[in-house]
Amino acid sequence: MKDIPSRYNPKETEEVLYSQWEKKGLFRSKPDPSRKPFTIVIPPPNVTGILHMGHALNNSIQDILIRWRRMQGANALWVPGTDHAGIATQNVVERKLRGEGRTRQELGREEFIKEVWKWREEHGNTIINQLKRLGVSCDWQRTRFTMDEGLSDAVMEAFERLYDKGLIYRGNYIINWCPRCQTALSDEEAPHIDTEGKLYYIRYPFKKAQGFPQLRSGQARLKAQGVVVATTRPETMLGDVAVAVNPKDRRYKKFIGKKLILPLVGREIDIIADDFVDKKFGTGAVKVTPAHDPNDFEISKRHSLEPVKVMAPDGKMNKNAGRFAGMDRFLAREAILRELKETGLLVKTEKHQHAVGHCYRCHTLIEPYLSFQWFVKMRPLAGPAIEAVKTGKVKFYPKRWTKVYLNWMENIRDWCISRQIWWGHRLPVYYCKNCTKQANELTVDSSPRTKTSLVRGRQLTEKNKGVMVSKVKPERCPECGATDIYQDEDVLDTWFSSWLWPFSTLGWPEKTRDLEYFYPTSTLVTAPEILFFWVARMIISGLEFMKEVPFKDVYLHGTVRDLTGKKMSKSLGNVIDPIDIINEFGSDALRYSMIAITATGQDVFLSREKFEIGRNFANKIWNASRFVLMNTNLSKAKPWTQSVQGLALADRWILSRLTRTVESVTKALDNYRFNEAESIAYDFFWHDFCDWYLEMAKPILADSVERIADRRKITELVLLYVLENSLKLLHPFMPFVTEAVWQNIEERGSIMTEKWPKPDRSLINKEAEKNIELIQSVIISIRNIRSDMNIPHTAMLTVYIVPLKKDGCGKLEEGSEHIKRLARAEKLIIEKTSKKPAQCATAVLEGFNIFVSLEGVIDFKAEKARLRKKMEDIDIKLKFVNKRLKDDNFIKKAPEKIVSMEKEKAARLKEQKDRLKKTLESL
RNA sequence: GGGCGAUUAGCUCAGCUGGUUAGAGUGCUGCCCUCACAUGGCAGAGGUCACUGGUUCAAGUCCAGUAUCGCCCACCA
Repeated sequence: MKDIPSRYNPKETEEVLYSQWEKKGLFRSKPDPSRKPFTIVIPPPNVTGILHMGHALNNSIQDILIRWRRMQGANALWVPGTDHAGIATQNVVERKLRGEGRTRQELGREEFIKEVWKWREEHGNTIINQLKRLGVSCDWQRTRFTMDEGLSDAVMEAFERLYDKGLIYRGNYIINWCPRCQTALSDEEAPHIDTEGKLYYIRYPFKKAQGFPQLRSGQARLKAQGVVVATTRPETMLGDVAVAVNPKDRRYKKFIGKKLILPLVGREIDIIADDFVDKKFGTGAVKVTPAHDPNDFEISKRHSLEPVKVMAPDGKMNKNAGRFAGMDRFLAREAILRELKETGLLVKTEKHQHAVGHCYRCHTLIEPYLSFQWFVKMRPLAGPAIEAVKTGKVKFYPKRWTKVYLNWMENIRDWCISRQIWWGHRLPVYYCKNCTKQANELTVDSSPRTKTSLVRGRQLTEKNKGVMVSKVKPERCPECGATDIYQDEDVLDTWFSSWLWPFSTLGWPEKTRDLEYFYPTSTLVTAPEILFFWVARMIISGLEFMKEVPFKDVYLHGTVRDLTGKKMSKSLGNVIDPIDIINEFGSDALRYSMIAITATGQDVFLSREKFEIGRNFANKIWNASRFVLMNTNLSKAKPWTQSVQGLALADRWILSRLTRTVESVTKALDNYRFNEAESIAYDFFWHDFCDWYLEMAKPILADSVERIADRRKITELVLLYVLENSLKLLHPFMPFVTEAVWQNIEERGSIMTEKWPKPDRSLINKEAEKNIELIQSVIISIRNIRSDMNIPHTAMLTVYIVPLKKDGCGKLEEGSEHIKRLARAEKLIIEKTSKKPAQCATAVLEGFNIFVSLEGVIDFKAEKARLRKKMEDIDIKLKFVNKRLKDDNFIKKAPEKIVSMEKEKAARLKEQKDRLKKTLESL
């Protein structure tokens, strides 16, 4: 044991221990009816991703839970895996190809997909390996990937079932279109970002033939010349099909039904009336562009107007844009504005703040775009998911997320699930070439889409001739028998596979033993960013496909930010790489620090220095353990049991404190209060165990005299007992250092499989706690004097302690050795009869006077100043208490317990004050 | 426009159901390399708990409002 280094070296230990754990199969778990399961599924990270601090926090928390429950005897299973991250991965591989001078179009779909798989073979394990460095105890043999065979089958199954129930439909709607990724996106994938834009006022002239007043000069002429509309996206005007005004708007009433000429295009459009139009915004007249704006699309349906698309999928203007065709949307905007200006039709330009959608993968400005896509009808699915949370079958921690969840669920909108990319699950939809000539003519279902009813259409079954939904390619069309069948080109939204994760990873749709035993999972730990994307949808799918919630608790931790409050992201360059931190400080340090600074659900503000907290603590654990191991004779050390007799005061105290610590750490974990659990364990270990108990134990361990052989043995047993239990408490938080120490204690198994300490209430000893507290305060006040009076540390003191009560001596007797040693007192005289020595400093404690002899060195001035200050402190408190006690209301209304407590306090303070006063006078 | 969170020591933050003297880490000051640990030990200074009002015997804690910062949601072009 002597060769244990005085520095904990995480680098040398972590990797070795981790592979040890893995080799022994300690992370593995399989159904076992005799034990209760505790199951967590990992929020699958993006397969192209690398570990960032959010992952580090997320996985630290999950690992704490899993290790803790495992120690508690649960059959703990943690299922890891990654998702295929369709768009992100495709983008990455495309970028790589571009570097090689190739494009995916050149390769073709099949070859491209091969490239992606190749890429995933090479890089897909990066994040998994990084997670391992964190020390997480996942059952790696169960690692899943959303594109695996089993999970793909689950996706197909889910699609089929929903389609058969009429919950999946397709139709022509305005969706979020990313012109860069060239795919549709769900609403969640197109977050609105406040943007400084411009509002352009454009005049649409009347059609002259209508016989409006003859043109006159000046303003009047202009006014008569047409209607001014306001728009933020002038390029879309080429696709205008009408101008809408509010039917109640007096300014425009007379124009309703009249015709305008669409500038630059020359097309005739109507002025129509629609309630949607806000009289107060802009000019009160709206250009209607059904193919490029969701509201306009709704208006157009109400007025049976044909949409005109003016943009191609790549964001360039199409042939409907006439001479602007081929121009990029933003260049077209400029060109159009230029022409409008030249013709005098651009009335004015205003600055305008508005929120516009951006692609969550590439941040490109989203184009609302009319497109034929597949949707999941969410409203019927949302009902049970709302119910499950309202009835508490699923609980959120912290609670406030419940409201956010319900609010979203209650206003849920249909989910666009088709993506025009190649990497992902191809839709299990097949078409009969023969029959779909009709299918292509499917008309838009015109169910109303208002603020309260956002269902985007009804079943189109009766119109879906020649459309076959099937896991495998049908041989012939059931309608016409033709064999010319082709599959839909689109793939599904990645979240359409992720939302099945809690059960697809356990074998669904097969009825596996795993599924039966481990589902529903216990706790989901995740970041609020994906509450809607993932959490909410998992609840929906769990209830739909399993008829049971996917998890009982959802713990939402904060977002990791840098010190300025910004989200950590690569593009901002404010990233702290967890792997760097692990290399520099160790995994335990990373984990401990992350949790320490993360209050329940609060965002985390990170800086490098914060990891020193964990590093220092790991080192403290290491060294305290080192001390214990160097000073205990292991071969004789049997585990401490209650039967051990002759415990000294300090022993009784530390065992009592340990018991309380076990209780409160467990309770904190039960309530997902991780930082609290950690700090309780930290305080106990560092401040009770190291600062006091170890110090009290030192003389016993150092003294080899025969007479204390028994004491020594007992001390060793207690030391080991407390150390072992502390290590167990700390293990979920700092798995490596605790394991490293554990294995140094003796030839033994892993701490991972040890039992979580159970609090033994019979060890709680209030008397010992009180007594040690008293001894601590005696020691502290002597140290205080030493420091205040500038007494060198090497000087040994003579201390008189004078109890004011009869039994006072007894209280201190057991602790006198501690006082001597920890206050560095050579002579300690505890006598009721002692008189105050001539030259001394005084401390006043509850029930005791303490005199520190300073023969020859007493500085009366300093001593007086010191005592005065103490007295002032007491005086302030006393005044406050007395004021309270004089308050009739307080005496009458406050609980008796509180009142008597206050009274005692007042008496105590008064007594101390008097004693101080006397001492001061005597100086 | 709606919702949520934050505001406590120089800095970063805890403080759950109101009740002894409001805590920690870090930084600062002084003293110590004392035989586990200087990634350490001992002692100390530092707070009108954002502001205003209210409820209460009692408010950092509960309620209302104000201010500042931040986040999320939302089809006003």
